[in-house]
Amino acid sequence: MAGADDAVFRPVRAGNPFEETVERLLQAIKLGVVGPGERLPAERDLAARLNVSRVTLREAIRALTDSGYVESRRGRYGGTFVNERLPKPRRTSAKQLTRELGAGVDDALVLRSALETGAAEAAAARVLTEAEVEHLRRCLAETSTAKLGDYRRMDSRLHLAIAEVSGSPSLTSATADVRMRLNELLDAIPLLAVNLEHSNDQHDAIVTAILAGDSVAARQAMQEHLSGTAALLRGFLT
Amino acid sequence: MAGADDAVFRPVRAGNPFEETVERLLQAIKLGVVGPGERLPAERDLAARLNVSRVTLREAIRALTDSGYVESRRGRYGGTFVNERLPKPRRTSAKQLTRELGAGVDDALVLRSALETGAAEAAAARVLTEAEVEHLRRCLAETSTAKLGDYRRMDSRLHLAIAEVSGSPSLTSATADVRMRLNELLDAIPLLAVNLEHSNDQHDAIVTAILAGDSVAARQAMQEHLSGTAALLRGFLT
DNA sequence: CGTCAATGGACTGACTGCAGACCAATAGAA
DNA sequence: TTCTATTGGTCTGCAGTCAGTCCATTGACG
Repeated sequence: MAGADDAVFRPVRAGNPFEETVERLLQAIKLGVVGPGERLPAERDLAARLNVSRVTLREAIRALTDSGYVESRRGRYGGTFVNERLPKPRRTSAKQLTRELGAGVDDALVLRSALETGAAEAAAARVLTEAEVEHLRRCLAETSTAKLGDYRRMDSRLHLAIAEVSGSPSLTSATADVRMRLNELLDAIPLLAVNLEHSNDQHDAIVTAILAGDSVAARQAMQEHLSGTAALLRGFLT
Repeated sequence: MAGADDAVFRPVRAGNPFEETVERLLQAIKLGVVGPGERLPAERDLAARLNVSRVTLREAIRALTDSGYVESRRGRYGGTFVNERLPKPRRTSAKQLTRELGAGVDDALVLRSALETGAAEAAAARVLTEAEVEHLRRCLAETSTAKLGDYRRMDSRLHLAIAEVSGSPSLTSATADVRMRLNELLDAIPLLAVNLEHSNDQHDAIVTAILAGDSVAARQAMQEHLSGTAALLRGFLT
């Protein structure tokens, strides 16, 4: 049994600042926070926000440049831009992923369920600003009309948008993190048009419930949506 | 409005390894993972688990020694022990705490609700080992019979125990973290015997539901328990 | 009564990440 | 065309952290 010790005496940091920074930038790209062709914040700003030295940030950017995610241009109105064509995901076999992630999959799925159903519930209970409603609707629309290659990223962004309107930044961050942990796994699963359609319906139900202020329905809809994915993932890994 | 940027471009690390380590040790003490008179893991082990050099860990321990939390003894069967009498919490006024924490209180409360209700639900849905049941029952009993000065710590430990039996280490860690964020605030609120009794009843309901495998009731009971505390906290800060 | 294993305590040399200053390129504005 | 603000690119010296090694102390056990 895992004692409370394991929770409180877990590693203070996952890796060195460089690695963590790379991970964070990848998060921004893979979760669709900055889309293809869009620009990252200027190095000085970004370094300040990440609480990392500019040197370290630049090393991270360099790594992403080398692996084909971004490109930098100098001069005023320059910056670091996300490439229009992103590198393909690894596409490892589900079997190997099981071995890699092991019990971590279940861990992530349980955490995800708690975070996202909680976020949906909290979001519905809140009074949203016009900008928030707009953003939510926009993400929903863009997800439902996304091409197959873009679907995963748009889906991530929609789920993140829902977490955002919960009004809890910590909840948003945690949601983004756990999504990243599952992303590699999701990439190993083929996207079927029928599933996709079903997914869109569920997204619609969730957002509708949130906008209607019905927190019970919002939680319920999110719960159903997530359990579908969870079952799919657990199934592929057995 | 807080964009998704803020979630993904948040600081990579809260402080330097030294500060983080101090925080983690305080977590272990204040959440009752290691009680008064008990021993911390040996420096070499602990440093490895925290993924921190022994030098850094020792500096952190030194800081806690200076502030009266722990004491170290050399030799075989020695070690670093938590003091029987812990330093008193700051007891700042609620008004000042509001200013300090600001919107962070609401953030933490929303996150806490999501995590702990999710944990209770997941725990009830799981088949618990005998050791887990034992641990849960023990924490419950010790909380209900705790003296006023020990109550907060025992309560923390019970909530942490519930998170543990969710089976998701990440969920447990997150629960511990958010509890630490709220702890200072909780210390600013007087403990009334009547509230305490009510709290014990709720704890009992939660644990009973979990042991019965009734995930709906478990979530419900936890939800009620937390909303009481949340209302109390929000009230004191208005 | 000595032995010894396990613990905290102390030191060194190397490396990493940092803040800050400065250089170089770029494109819009004057 | 020239100016200039903004951006990425580069360098240096400093503080923090690390892995590894050895020392000092202690108390149970033979």
